Amino acid sequence: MGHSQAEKAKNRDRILNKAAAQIRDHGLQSLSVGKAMGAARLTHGGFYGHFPSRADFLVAALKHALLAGEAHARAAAPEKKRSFAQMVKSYLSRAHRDGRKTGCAIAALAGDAGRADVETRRVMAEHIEAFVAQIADARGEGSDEKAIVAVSAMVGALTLSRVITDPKRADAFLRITGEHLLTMA
Amino acid sequence: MGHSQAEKAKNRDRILNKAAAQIRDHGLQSLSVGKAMGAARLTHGGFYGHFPSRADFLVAALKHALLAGEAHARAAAPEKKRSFAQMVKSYLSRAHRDGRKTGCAIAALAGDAGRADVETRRVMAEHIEAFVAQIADARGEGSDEKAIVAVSAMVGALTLSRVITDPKRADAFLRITGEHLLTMA
DNA sequence: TGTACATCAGTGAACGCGCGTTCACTGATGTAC
DNA sequence: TGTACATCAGTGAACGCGCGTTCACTGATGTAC
Repeated sequence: MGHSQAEKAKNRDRILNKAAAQIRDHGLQSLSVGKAMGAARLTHGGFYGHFPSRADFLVAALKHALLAGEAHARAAAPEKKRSFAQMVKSYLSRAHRDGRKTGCAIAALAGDAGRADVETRRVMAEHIEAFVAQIADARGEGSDEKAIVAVSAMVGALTLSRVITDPKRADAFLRITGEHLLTMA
Repeated sequence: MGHSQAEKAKNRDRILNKAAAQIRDHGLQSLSVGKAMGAARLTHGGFYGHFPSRADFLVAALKHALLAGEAHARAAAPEKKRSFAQMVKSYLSRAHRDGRKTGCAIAALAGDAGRADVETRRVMAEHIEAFVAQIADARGEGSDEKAIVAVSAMVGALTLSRVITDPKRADAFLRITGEHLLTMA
């Protein structure tokens, strides 16, 4: 087993990838030091060579999840510039709803972040603004007001669709909200 | 100190009230047996006289929080029947955003519920449907499609507003989403 | 280029702590007569 | 109505467990000469 600096960087990345999936799937507070290290095929003792504390690790994992979620969205439609309609459709898709582990970290973790410390909130707030700006850009408007409405509705509909146990009804929340956003003036 | 049956019912109610505030303020999983009993001025040992396990307690606390959130909303405007505009305005108010402990449990806990077991999801799903029905009723429409969009947007905007650290920007999410819903065809 | 040594990534045992749950007990409550 | 006793709500000690964190150690890495 190698212990080079390059290996350490790879290990850190593997830890963060697993941690980002973990928090999107089971919540910010579900992240535990031992399990995260185990998921990256390491022992818990080495953790503090990578992160000063669990709290710092949480913030790093959240950043990683937010970036991964954005990258995943881009990969879903690799055109240079996606249209508003494309964005809405892929965001409010069944695949996105059922793929929490790899999906948008804002939808997965906004509730958790809202009750977290200021640093955590600030990290997510920056990505919310980036998401709004991206939507506003796709809509080609000077104002981002419609983008704010769209982002609120998308995050809300996806979050609620994940709660609703009746599959048809859960799908309906996605479809109806999507249709409304596409006819939005 | 009395130990009558009436006292037991009061104690159970006090435990659930404190627990409902706790989960809305700090998340479903933040609920601990010892602290919940302490908050109700009891010792932890008596817990199992009220609930068979922490998991059952969690579901009971969630039900309590959902009902309390609805009651709180009704109390905010005690007219017999509130208009759609009144509902949107009070839901997307600063007071509601900053009063997580007493506010809507759907907004506070939908993220948590989305990753919980089926029973928990079903409990919240019923209240989501009740909320949608209430909005549809206030709008006086045969279809609940607009109500679904409104509920998604309200839950999303409130959740995001609680994350955003810049107070003016956080207010803007509430105001802009509210204005859009009021002009919704 | 080769050797000697300091560095440091990862290991695994150990720690103190809070948690959910159990249980023997206490003493007031409520009921049978 | 009053007494005797069973019931049972709440107490507090105890349990096993998983957690975050620390630390002495190992052995490969990387550097000084």
